[in-house]
Amino acid sequence: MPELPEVETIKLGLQKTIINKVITKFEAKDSKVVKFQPKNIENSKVKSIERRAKMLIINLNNDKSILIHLKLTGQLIWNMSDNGKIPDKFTRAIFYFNDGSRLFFNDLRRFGYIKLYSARDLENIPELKKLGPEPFSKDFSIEYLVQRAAKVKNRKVKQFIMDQEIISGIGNIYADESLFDAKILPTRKVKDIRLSEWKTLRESIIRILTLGIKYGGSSVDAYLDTFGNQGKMHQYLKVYRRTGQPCVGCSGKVERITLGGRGTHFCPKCQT
DNA sequence: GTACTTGTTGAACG
DNA sequence: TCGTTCAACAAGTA
Repeated sequence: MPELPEVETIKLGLQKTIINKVITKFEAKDSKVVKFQPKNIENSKVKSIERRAKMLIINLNNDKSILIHLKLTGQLIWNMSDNGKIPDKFTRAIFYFNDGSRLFFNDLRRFGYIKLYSARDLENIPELKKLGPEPFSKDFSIEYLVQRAAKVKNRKVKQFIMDQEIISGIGNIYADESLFDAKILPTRKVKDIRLSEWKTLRESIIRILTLGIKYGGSSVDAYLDTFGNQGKMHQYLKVYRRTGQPCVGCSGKVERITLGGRGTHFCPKCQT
């Protein structure tokens, strides 16, 4: 599942591969996934690539910006030469560049999308307008967390940190891992989290996301990076999808519950 | 054949 | 109006 570390890894890959290249042709194979007319980006040059929450923004030199959300199973894979595997039946769109390289948008479940906006409208579009601060920004402070938590006292802490309007970029994997790292049970209500625990949780979120970026993301499902390679972070996950296996921190076993309709993994001995 | 997987949105409820 | 819960979307894997 592409969360912040996976999307950040893809961003870094795109910065190495498609900056300053001209999109000579754009092929939209699925109108559910591509929400604009291909001719609106053809013959424009890629100026810069950004990440916001779990979304990628490709800024073009015609004052337009491409917004890409990979949702559950989206991939963005760049290939200078055809490796014979891609495109396949899950390829929903193809960018063709002036040097002969191509960027494939693959999405098995078709939840992802590619949209086009005017660069100057970007701050006010629905996808970005309500997002909470990035975990690596100074706005992601203890004071901010406490202040937001005060407004949703009875919410469970896992649902709180996964809320994109509160913090940008945390999904199911990194929520479970951050809470394990902070030794906090995912079911705790935010009104019962002490100040010292907020401090720990904030540090754990930053540490786990940093680790995720360092290892190039978690390939627990369909995730691949810009070059078609798996990440390595799933080798270091301590609770996510490790139900019934021994806890790495104690003699207990990892348990699984459903919280907010999502699989939630934790160690009942290490986390309190 | 059935259960399970998840990011986001919007409906429904109190 | 607000907070919260839940279904829906999709299609593969176990």
